Amino acid sequence: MGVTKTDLFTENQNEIATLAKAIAHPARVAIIEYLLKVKACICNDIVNELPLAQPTISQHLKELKNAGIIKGNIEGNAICYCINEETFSKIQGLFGTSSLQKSSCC
Amino acid sequence: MGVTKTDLFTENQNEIATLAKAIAHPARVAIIEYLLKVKACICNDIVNELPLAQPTISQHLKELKNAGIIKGNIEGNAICYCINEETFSKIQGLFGTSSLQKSSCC
DNA sequence: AACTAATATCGTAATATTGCAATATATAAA
DNA sequence: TTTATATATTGCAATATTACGATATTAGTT
Repeated sequence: MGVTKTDLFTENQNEIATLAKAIAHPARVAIIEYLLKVKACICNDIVNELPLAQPTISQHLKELKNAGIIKGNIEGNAICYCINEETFSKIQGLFGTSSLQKSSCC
Repeated sequence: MGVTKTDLFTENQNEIATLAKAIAHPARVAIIEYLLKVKACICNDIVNELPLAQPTISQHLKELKNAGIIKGNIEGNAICYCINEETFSKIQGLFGTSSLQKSSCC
């Protein structure tokens, strides 16, 4: 039904899924890569950088912000977005490290 | 329009997004965690393990397989799924490491 | 105050995802 | 060969996502 049964899973599982979902779009990957590249947090050069309309980018930025992956500071009439390192570290921890064993498969 | 403009982004960005999308559901996170836990690759204990109907799980398994995150071997009348370590390592590389600098934000 | 630039929100169309009942398929067991 | 078990597929309803034009908002600028 297009409705994920969130309540059937652990908080941790839902958190991982939510973070992954925020990354699960090439435009958002591109935004993240761009923000990582230009270290200092640029505002909406992103709109000029990406081949999508301004409302579309604004929407993607909102999703990234909701997921806590980026944060935005008001700076005059512009808004300055940047990577939220706290969340980013968490992602690295969740996906990077792993309890994966060389489990010989079937 | 619900249609992602894949052609506007790099292959790498699309690959990351696709892998993230495969993980972007708590049921699939649960499946991955379970397969990591029981090292030896169990078949559909997964159906008994998760609170979802068999067709739903079958569908999630298919998506994970399409993304290359798991693989399945036929074993009698059952199918034995397990983590595809190659892809899993790639994920760890993509998300784990990072060129993230302590970029003081705005 | 009127104008401009930067960003967000609304509304909507197109498409994708999720979940499952019903059913099909495939293999083993009796 | 009938029966049981394991898994996949189909079809569909409910909901979510993506994209963007139009429009609002907000804050500088003139």
